[in-house]
Amino acid sequence: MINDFTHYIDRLRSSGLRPTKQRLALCKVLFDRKETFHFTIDNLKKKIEKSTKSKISLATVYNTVHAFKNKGYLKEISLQGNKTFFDTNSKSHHHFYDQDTGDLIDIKNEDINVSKLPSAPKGKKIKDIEVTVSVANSNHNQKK
Amino acid sequence: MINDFTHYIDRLRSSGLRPTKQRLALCKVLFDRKETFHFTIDNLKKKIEKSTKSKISLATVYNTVHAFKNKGYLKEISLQGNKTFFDTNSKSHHHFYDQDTGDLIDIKNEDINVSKLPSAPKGKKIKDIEVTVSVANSNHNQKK
DNA sequence: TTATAGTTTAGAATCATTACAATCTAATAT
DNA sequence: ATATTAGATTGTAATGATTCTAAACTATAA
Repeated sequence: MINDFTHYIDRLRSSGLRPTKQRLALCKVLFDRKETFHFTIDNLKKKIEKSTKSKISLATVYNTVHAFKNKGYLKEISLQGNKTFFDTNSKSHHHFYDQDTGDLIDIKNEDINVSKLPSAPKGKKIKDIEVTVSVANSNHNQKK
Repeated sequence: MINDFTHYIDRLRSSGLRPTKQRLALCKVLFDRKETFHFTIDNLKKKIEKSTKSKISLATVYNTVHAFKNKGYLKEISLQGNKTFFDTNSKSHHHFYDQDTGDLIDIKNEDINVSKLPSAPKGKKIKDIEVTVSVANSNHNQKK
């Protein structure tokens, strides 16, 4: 092994997750990068298999992504449509959503300001605020 | 027939949709109400069948809801998870999302103010801005 | 080194949605 | 009115994403 996984091993252990080779492969693909990364499950599965040159079970990808999400290392993104997206940027932030291509682009929290929020329903606390800015080509026709 | 459907018949015709009894049943359930209405497909199917005391094909509900959406009478809501929600309020507006119950509550457009928007990617125009405010019981634990 | 609790896995099961082909019906022309 | 036809409805099959399951495997602790 050339790569230094000790950092990920420690992080996994301290989250109560055993550092298996599958989880380390996920970590490498997901967190070993400068830019924030948006992905779907099968999208990620392909990347892992290319990176490790071996197969990984679809169920393991689901299990691991959900485990990482529950530990706060990934964020699930709210989007129309039937495909679930995740984001390696787990901090509260916002997105451009390109209606033509389906692409997502992060908007930093400080680049958007939400003012005049109504107060939460009684007994409830505000947990998160997410802004989705849908964009499209100027000539794009929204109605099918 | 007791009900006066002429209004819906005209609206459907002027949208290029034939006023069938199934579509009129949808109209009655969806638009004959004061409050804005959030629903899923199978949710709506049950309501229609209760209201008409007869069966409607699941495919028809899908077809009709999508037709209404494409004509701008319904809005599809962006939410986490695999179930698609629709809203009879097709104007641009926002939502509280109750993480405990899955309930949606409309927030009027004028009750939220988004300032300091970043400009859209080159060649793109902003089509819509949607804010989702997730709320939960104060004692609610977000991690599973 | 062994025991065990946690993990991975393939495949089955489930659930939402779309596709399809046959039947039916509203609108149109005769 | 009637026949024609383009559009709509329907049940069912197909697809796709996700979850479940039970057996095999493995990291960890004793």
